[in-house]
Amino acid sequence: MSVSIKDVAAKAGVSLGTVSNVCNKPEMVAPATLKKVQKVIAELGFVPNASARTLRAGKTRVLGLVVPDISNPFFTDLSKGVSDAALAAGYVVILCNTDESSEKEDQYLDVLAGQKVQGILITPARDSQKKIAELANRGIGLTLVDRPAIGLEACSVAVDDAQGGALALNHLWELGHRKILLLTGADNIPQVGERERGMLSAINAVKKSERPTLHKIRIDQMSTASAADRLKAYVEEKGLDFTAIICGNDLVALGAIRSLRDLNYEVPHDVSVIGYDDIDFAASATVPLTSIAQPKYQLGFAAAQLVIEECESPDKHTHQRVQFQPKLIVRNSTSAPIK
Amino acid sequence: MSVSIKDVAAKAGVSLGTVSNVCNKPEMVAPATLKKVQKVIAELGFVPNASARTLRAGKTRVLGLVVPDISNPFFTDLSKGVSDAALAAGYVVILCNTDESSEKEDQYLDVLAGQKVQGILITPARDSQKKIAELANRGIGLTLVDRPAIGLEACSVAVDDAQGGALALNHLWELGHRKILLLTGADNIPQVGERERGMLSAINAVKKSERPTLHKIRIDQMSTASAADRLKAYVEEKGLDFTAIICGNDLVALGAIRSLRDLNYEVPHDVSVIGYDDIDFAASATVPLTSIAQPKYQLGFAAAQLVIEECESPDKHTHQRVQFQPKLIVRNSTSAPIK
DNA sequence: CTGAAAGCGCTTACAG
DNA sequence: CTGAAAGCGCTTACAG
Repeated sequence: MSVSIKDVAAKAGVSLGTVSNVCNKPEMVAPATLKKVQKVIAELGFVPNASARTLRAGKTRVLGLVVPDISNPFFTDLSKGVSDAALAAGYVVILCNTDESSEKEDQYLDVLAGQKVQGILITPARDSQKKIAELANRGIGLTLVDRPAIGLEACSVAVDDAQGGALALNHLWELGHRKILLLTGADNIPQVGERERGMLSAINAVKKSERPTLHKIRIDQMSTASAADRLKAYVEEKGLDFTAIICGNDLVALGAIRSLRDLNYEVPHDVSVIGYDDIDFAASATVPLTSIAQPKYQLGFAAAQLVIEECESPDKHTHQRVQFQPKLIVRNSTSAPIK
Repeated sequence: MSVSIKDVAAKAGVSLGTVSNVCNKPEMVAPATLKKVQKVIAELGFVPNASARTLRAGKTRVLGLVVPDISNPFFTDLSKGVSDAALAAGYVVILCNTDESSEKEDQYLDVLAGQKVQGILITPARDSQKKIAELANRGIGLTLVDRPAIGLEACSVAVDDAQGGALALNHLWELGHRKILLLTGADNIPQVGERERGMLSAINAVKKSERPTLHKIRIDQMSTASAADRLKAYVEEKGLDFTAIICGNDLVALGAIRSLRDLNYEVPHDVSVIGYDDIDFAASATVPLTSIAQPKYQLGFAAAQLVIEECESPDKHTHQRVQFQPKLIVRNSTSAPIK
């Protein structure tokens, strides 16, 4: 039914090996033979069977991309970078959306192992280091995305989160804010912890009398809805004991703005709000969002290039940590506090 | 390096065939043998090699998902539905982002053919019917997503676009709008054409003296940026010769609102704007967006189920067209026109 | 219920 | 430069 290398060989009057060489090592085939075989390949619409090739040569040219939430624009843009880099190198990527569940992550990791993917790009769920370590041992290339590769033999690609936290805090401080609320996820999420570390250093860098306070509230899900609910509950209980909010991401910031509006506060007049990620919509939001931009597409592109390099030449490859720098984008959601 | 069925057989003291049966037809293995072999499988961490299985059995359990733009939230949500349905059935999905380019689409289609995917879910680029037809002939399951399967032996899953167009038009008409602008993509995009057909029928359904006019302007890319540019240029040239805009999607609507604001017009006071897709951000936009909601996740889920059904039992399978109904979501971007 | 053997479609040394 | 042959790791009739 599907045309195989045998059909091509028969029609071209050459052996199987020669057809294979035409596909994979054309430089070692006589020009005339090459031309003849290529013509037959085109006529028959022959596409080599990847399974057979893999089985024999051990190369699938398939990558797995494991992300917690593909509808988060951060990961959407990242995945575009990954796909593009992959396609350019003749690779293909299997998308695995874990919904932050480490069971789903494990399930996917097994499937990927069975599919004999050559490399995996992963932003792991909270507590899943063991299964990942196994993978590295099975000879699957591994690159950690947006997470440090703690205790793991692997490449990692990330954005300098401490710097991002410092950027956010300094911006608010320079505007004159001294009572800042941090609305973000659990601090055992590495990025969250790192950013807080950056904020703390920034605070300690100013002289004591001018140091801002940083009060933290945690949300389980960094989504618009849970941020809105959580902040509303907080303000209804405690009142407005802050003049600015640093949010875990732009989705959270949108939720914060929504709940503040519900409570009849105005952004940035009553409260300044700063997001993180600078997603596409940040500029079109109710109040155009001040945010910390991360090079999402580049992050994905670089990560894919790293694993592919590891796949292609595992011996030459040495693990590396690539760190991109974040950038402050000032829009309308932040201003000086009212006196 | 990787553990194979041979290692399991040796350690368990049975033949290869028996190990295979334990994995695939456990009911035909004696309970004692079954238990013994399963124990060894667990100990060794054996995962069957998908390539070998495929090569022999012809089943990859891999699906290809080909979309024009994964960063469009419509396709993001859709892809989530696809992944979830796939995972539930033990399938995995390769993500192919074509950026609306039919070359990239062809390239991906070849790769997918080589990977011997069992099914393809595709929202084709404008002009690429032939390569797709080839696929169906190669025995690859095919489901058209959000496009009718014109002249193709295939399933399709779509939303009733004519109804969506009618919904939008009727909403504006009922508010009293009589001069409506349509800001959308080329009308050779099937959905665009269908929605226009729906609007036209809706117009013709009202009595002549009360019929609204519908003026159309086209944009190449249905993105926020190009919508903003195009509308701004139009209004600067012609002025505000309409009281409401129906947009090709929510991204376009956000762009329209942005450019109207730049020109110092207010939404909905001066102009009503209605979007399409009801993306997550619609509710958090500058002006919370009135939009036509499509069941995106369900669309993807249903599409995946269809191809999987086709893959599993090609004989029993009969092609079908599933059509979901859109829904009008009224928010703040539409109101009665000023007199 | 279990084992031995063929074969899926390629690639890769190895002769020639 | 080209061909013949082995073998990648499984599944699947077929004996027994």
